[in-house]
Amino acid sequence: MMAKLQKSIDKRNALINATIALVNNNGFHATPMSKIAKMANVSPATIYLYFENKQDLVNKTYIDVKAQYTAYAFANFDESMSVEQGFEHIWKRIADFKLNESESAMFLSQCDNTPIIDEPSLQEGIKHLQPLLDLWERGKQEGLIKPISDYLLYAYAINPLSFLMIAQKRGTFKLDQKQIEEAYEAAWSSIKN
Amino acid sequence: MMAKLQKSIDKRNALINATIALVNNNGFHATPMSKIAKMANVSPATIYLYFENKQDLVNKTYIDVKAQYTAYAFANFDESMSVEQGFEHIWKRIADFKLNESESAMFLSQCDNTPIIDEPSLQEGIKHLQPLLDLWERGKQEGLIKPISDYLLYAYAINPLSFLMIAQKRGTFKLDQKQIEEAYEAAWSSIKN
DNA sequence: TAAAAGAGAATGAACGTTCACTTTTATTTG
DNA sequence: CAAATAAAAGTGAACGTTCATTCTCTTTTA
Repeated sequence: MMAKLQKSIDKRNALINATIALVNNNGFHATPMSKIAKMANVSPATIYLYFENKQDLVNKTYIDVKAQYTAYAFANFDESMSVEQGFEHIWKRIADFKLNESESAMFLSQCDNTPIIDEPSLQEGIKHLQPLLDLWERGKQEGLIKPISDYLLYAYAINPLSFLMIAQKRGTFKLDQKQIEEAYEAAWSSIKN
Repeated sequence: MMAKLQKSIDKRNALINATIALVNNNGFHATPMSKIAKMANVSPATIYLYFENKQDLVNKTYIDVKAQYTAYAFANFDESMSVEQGFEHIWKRIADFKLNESESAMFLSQCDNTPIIDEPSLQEGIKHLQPLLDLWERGKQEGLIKPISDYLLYAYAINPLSFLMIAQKRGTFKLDQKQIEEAYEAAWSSIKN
């Protein structure tokens, strides 16, 4: 029982990783199930033991990766931190994620800018962001953060990292430690009161 | 001769507009040539009189839309404006474009976040941004703008508008005049010295 | 030895592109 | 200026391929 379940989880992970890699390179609809199966070292038919169909596979992949992303972002974050400390901590964790787990990050940005993920799965993915919204709420109450919508805060503080990561991935721009510090400065400038 | 040419341009535009609408709703690979033809009121075979193949159609659409975007962004911009005036002018034109021409803007953001456009066409699309880069160079020399990379400036000043436009399009967020002013404030805060 | 997991081959639908033909436009000629 | 004809633009149907999914059979696990 233990061994069998373990084996299944490995195959599931292999399928999800293959999906991420192939969708990043070719896009969702240009990625055939047969290639996903080949990269994961299983038969095409086996995919259907783990997922209902191709749409379900990409939905579940999205939710998995989003959960991985937010877990990474909020690791070691502590409600007792000051607003400024907490923001810097989370921001830099997110920057780390986008650079170290760039395959996952690329996959998310593709999903968030195209119609490949269905609405319920997109909703599911949003839920995990609550700690950041709570922090901003506290920052607004303490007068440290501009009293504007969370969408605006996200757009200026967090989202630009996706743009930078894609430029980096395409080789048109190199993100080193100095650039990260400058980007953090820009992020904080844009939202602080 | 005159009438014939005119007719051709109309058909070409109809094809490009159909491509934008359908790719926005379904993604590139889930948009069959037959549907593009139907929406443009032509036969599928007619597409191949105007474009080499499907890839060429989407590349040309991208370049067309990008040119439209930058023409809109720099309309009425004048080199004699001050850095701050010039930036505000361009920024607000871009905001207008994203809101008024949201179909075009959505199409661009899908193209910039997926592998559907080939590299030469992406390069072609970048060229038109020079006036903004020149303005920033001047701003840096005058000490008004942070001395950081143009990619960082773009990421924090311009790119967030795409995120906001998508949220607005998905109905999760409403951009009114007040939000635009707040967004502009955030944009300027993030890049000014 | 029963059940679950997995495999490869088969199936049927959908798609990009081409083909053979028709209609429209432009040019030539009496 | 017509009538005749060449050229261009446009079309619907067909072709060959690809793909998601399923079917039947084999292997592994309990």
